[in-house]
Amino acid sequence: MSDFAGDAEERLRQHDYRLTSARRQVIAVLAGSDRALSPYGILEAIAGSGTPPDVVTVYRVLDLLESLHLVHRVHSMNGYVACTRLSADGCHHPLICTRCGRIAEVRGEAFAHAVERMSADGWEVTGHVLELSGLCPACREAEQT
Amino acid sequence: MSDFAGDAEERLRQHDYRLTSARRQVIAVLAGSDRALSPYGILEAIAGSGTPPDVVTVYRVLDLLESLHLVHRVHSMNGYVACTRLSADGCHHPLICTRCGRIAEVRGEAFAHAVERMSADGWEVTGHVLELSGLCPACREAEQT
DNA sequence: CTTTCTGCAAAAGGTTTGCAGTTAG
DNA sequence: CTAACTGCAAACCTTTTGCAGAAAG
Repeated sequence: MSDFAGDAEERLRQHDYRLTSARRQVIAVLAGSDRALSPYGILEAIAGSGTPPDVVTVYRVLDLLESLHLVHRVHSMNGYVACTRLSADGCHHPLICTRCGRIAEVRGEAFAHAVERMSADGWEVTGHVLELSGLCPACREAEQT
Repeated sequence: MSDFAGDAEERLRQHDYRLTSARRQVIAVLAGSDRALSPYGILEAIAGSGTPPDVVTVYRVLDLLESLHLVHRVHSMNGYVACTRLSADGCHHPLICTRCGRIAEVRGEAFAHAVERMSADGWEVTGHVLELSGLCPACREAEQT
């Protein structure tokens, strides 16, 4: 159980970013949520306990947090999760409930084994996406300019 | 080198869908492209060699092809690839060039090994996304209604 | 012919940008 | 104070929906 809010605020300070109210609010929501939240979902969550910032600001805060590797973007939905809820090694392998968006972390390397473990934890794994990214031979060539 | 266009048209016929001009055009573009194409990218490609259909129609055709498992949606960008360019087993693991969108298939089960193989083929793998999906314990519970 | 499919128009979201005013440090 | 940040408004782009006309079989 790591302290995402604390970590995030410290990281912002380290990079000379200001600790504004909007940033604190977004961080607090992500720290307290066990599911991936879209920008608008974050807004709603904030609205439940105070005056929320503008959507635009939420987008900007998320971009910032992502650039600092504090949040992970879930591409198959439009959501964001606090990185502390995922493996610390930078390789994020979330398991996402297709109904409620709740997120669990897939630990370990071996894929089939990981699925078994999640099943043991009560999840029903019905699908997955594995997408690598990088540069194709042609673009690496073009790189050499 | 499989014949995507032929396979797709046959599958449409089998399911009593009509072989319209728009469907043929979209299928032809996907069959001829080695990269993931967005709906608008498909339009542009068609425009290069004829009168394109409406964007709306492209969306509808892609939905149809996806429902028949003829195309695979690339979630990390908004693109679609012909399934014949990916593994036939239904588990699609594309490797996508972050610059030009060119797609290669990641064959095999062992993840680290697959990365090595792509490297041997001249690709530079810089990142990946692995997302499982399914139902969390709470939602499985709710299922029992 | 009849049902399916398409195009057009319009709306609905999500996301981005510019700029003037506010605020953290 | 001053640079960084936010809110507002507007633009932009993607995607969806409804309906009347076109076309496949």
